[in-house]
Amino acid sequence: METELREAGLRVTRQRLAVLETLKDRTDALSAQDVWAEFRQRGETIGLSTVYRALESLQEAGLLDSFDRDGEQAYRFCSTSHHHHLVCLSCNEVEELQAEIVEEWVGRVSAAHDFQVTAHRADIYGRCANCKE
Amino acid sequence: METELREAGLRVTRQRLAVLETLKDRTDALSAQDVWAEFRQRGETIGLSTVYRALESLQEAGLLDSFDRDGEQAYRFCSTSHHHHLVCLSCNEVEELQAEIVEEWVGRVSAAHDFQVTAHRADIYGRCANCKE
DNA sequence: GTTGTTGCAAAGAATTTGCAACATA
DNA sequence: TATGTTGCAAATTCTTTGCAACAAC
Repeated sequence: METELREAGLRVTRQRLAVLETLKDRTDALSAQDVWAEFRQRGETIGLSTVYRALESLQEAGLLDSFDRDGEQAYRFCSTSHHHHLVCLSCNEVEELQAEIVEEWVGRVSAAHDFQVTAHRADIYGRCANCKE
Repeated sequence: METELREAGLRVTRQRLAVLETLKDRTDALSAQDVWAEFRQRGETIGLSTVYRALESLQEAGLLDSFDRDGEQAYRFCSTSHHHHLVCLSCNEVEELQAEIVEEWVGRVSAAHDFQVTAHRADIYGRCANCKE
């Protein structure tokens, strides 16, 4: 955990570690406000803006994925390898997906359109096995 | 244009038509603020909140696609059939893509994970042929 | 010791809401 | 006429910023 921070050129601070620790064990995505609420609840005191800054830097470092959730940004701990997502809109669980097919598609499209690809996303939304009644 | 509104159960108002008209002829995505600025520039007077409400209702009606652009929502006129996007981050042009492969992938994933799919997105971002130097 | 980080309060920006006037059907 | 829609201003909500105190290296 600390190693990853150092490799990303980020200092190892109590606050960043706390944010990472909070997200590390869960599979659902949390917003900055969510994370901050968790801290308050536990009695940990961390500034809200610090949470915003931590999430941003951790995402840039590739340790977190981010999702748009109706006007706010939500974050989830993620693996370093490229992947796509299966997102449950009910419980916010996010499962990572590997998809060679999608990569091939992206390659084909970019070539056909003379397009310089900098990123792509392929996410599936709905209700997970637990949430669909 | 008016027919589509009626079919969606929306009243045909000067404001909604103006919003549609503005987006209809362009291939880039505009935010509510952008659309409103266009109106001001042309001397058309429409309330900003009306623009927000119009864009939302038109999107729900399936006439517009929406994209997240760094904290704000951007909209683009779109075809009724399902499609994906090739988005230029430089000029905001959005090209629609058909991709049977992606549909197959979604079907396979949902089956394998016992997941009830309600939506999916597959978008490619980068610089279009015109914008890459 | 340097320099990146934090925390707070204030500022910013996008978006939503209440409600009376109004337009559409 | 009945009901959806508009416009305005105020209120919300998420997020960012300035800056002095502080912690990491």
